[in-house]
Amino acid sequence: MTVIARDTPPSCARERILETAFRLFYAHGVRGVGVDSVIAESRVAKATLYRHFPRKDDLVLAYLDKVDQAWFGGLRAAARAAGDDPRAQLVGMYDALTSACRRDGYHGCAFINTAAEAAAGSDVHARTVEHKRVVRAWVTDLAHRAGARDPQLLARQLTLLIDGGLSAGVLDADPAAADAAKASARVLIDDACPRRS
Amino acid sequence: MTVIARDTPPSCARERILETAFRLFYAHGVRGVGVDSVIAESRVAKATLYRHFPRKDDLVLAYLDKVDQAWFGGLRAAARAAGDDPRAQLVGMYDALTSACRRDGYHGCAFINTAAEAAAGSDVHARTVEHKRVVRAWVTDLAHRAGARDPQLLARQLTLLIDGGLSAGVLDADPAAADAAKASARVLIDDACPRRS
DNA sequence: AGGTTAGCAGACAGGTCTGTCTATCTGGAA
DNA sequence: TTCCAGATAGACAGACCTGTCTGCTAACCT
Repeated sequence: MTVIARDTPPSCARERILETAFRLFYAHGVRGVGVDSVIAESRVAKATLYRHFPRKDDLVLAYLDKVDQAWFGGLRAAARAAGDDPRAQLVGMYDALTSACRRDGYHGCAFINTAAEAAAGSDVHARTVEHKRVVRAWVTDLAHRAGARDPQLLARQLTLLIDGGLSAGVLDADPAAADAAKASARVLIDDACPRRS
Repeated sequence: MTVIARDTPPSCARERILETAFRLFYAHGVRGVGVDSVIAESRVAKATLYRHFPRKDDLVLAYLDKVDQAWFGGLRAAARAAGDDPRAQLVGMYDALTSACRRDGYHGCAFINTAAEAAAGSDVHARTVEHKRVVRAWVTDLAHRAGARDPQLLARQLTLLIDGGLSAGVLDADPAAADAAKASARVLIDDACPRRS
């Protein structure tokens, strides 16, 4: 699924382009950033950019892949850090939200923001749907292992809280939103998982 | 706060422009719709549009005001329809989310979508923050009347669920998200309001 | 040595966008 | 009638955006 094949060494220029695109796209939106800006800031020739990413859309998709790795990775790391108990992990994953809020330049969910700008049937849209599906499947599995009566429903509820916390971040990086999400998660998980005496 | 003064009758051209802008902006994003498209579809002269809305940004703000009226109005109507009990009203307001999901061309929260495209310190951003603040204040009041131990927290949690449900709508208008939000709300409200008797 | 690949620099075409401006028409008020 | 506000149609400037193309340089492999 990676964009670069395993045997080709990661091009230095390509990395520079992607890193710059990540920063600019997230800060100003994919439509608000021209290819020229990416070229200028990554100190790269136009032809080089278009060799690696034949259309701007390809660059946007690569950006989303990078976001997926970072965000989903952070989510799993936060869950893992909460210990071995699946219930604790479900609560712990909200720490990823809290630390995202605290990060400088935090501006909400890159996927949602990008999807809001993209056309309905576009590749960007599909990639975002896929990302959300994968995350929810992972949460569903956790919910199942946590002994939830209805893991699908609980996962839907918990991811809803994550998305809500992320959207709030588009407006202001208020950690109160992340705290409220975590508190909600605790209540929902307690309600959804039968107590073990 | 209204853009038109009370004594001037609503111009027919102005209404047509605003209605068209509402439709196009919501469907394709404010950046994805040029002033020319609005002009063509509302059958209006360019000079007329620029007389009513000197900058495109003014049109966007008027659009947001229209969205605010429609959405917040729907939220209050749904709450009112649930009866007189504040607790029932808090749950009932999620019916507005469900019916929004069902509406054709549903595409998530217009405010969040627009804010995702706007610059951080812009008027659009400020208007969105204000909108969310007003909605949360209204929910806080309801939570207070419902006897919540911590109305601020409960309101934050409930609006988080609304925002989450709305963001999910950017991707697919799945009513399961709205149902999950409503179910979560019930649990959270039960947990936050001390039982009477 | 020759060929391939990757990169840099920047011109250029063709399109779109915002916002201004001119010229004309219409209907109502003074 | 005269005047003026509001509307129409559309040209236009200036900026920006995507994507292509030409020339040139350097590394590396056979």
